[in-house]
Amino acid sequence: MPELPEVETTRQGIRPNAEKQTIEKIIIRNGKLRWPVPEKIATLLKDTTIDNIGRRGKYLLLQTPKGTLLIHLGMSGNLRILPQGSPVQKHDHVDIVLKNGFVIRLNDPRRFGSVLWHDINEGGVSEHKLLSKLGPEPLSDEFNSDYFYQLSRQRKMSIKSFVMNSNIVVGAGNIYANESLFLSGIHPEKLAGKLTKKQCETLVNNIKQVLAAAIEQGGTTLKDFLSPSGKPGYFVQKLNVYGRDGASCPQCGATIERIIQNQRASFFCRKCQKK
DNA sequence: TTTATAACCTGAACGC
DNA sequence: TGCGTTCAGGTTATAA
Repeated sequence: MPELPEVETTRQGIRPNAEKQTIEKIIIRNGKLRWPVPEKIATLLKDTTIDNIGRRGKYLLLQTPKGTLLIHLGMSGNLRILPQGSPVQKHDHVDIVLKNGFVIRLNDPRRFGSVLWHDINEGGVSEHKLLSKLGPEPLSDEFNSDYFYQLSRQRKMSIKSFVMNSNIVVGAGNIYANESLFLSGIHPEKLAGKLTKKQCETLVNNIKQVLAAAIEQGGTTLKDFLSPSGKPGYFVQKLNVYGRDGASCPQCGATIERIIQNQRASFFCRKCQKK
């Protein structure tokens, strides 16, 4: 479900009721997520205050004086802020109960998500194994055409895989990778190392624009994405190619095609996007 | 070192 | 209705 805009929407949604609030208790109903949820957080974080709710890539970071709780929503996760006592539903795996009467609730049917702990004694959270190798944030100045061009040289993987590689840049998931490539007129199977400087510039700009626009719209609603307030995102109405195989290209009218790359669906217009 | 593949798990949608 | 198949928004560990 969540790509970066959805994670950012989630962050913004839970902040008003969760930041600067004190944890009353943590309930782990099913700790068998992608990695086991460390049971010690229940005792460790009792009576601790959430100083800040940040984000790095698709990881939500709940910072406390004792360390940071890393939450990843995987493919099907969703984090909502609810009044305490809200009925527990299927796949509600973890509750962070706050003293202000709200609860941060993690629901994740496929359990590809994760809840991990980085202790303050282990240094800054950016040193965490899962964060240390991540590429720059897509909307930062650090992610620019020079950086992208240099890293892509000699690379033989497809540009689609390259864009989706979180070591290159975080946050460009399947939907937004497809959309950015379409807007840039670049075929998803083109080899990363074959892009010209100009194409890198166009692509970088489009990745930034697509993600910024999606955040603005509150994320993409596919199936069941809801922001923490329960509102759906509206970006799906703006998709040009994703999920539109068989339909006509909004630019030229040719038929949108669907192929599988790295076990993920790619959508493109053969006429508008060149190898 | 780089790239490709398998794996984690559930549920919705579809065809028969 | 029911059963089997296919597909899904992510990312890591391991193999090649």
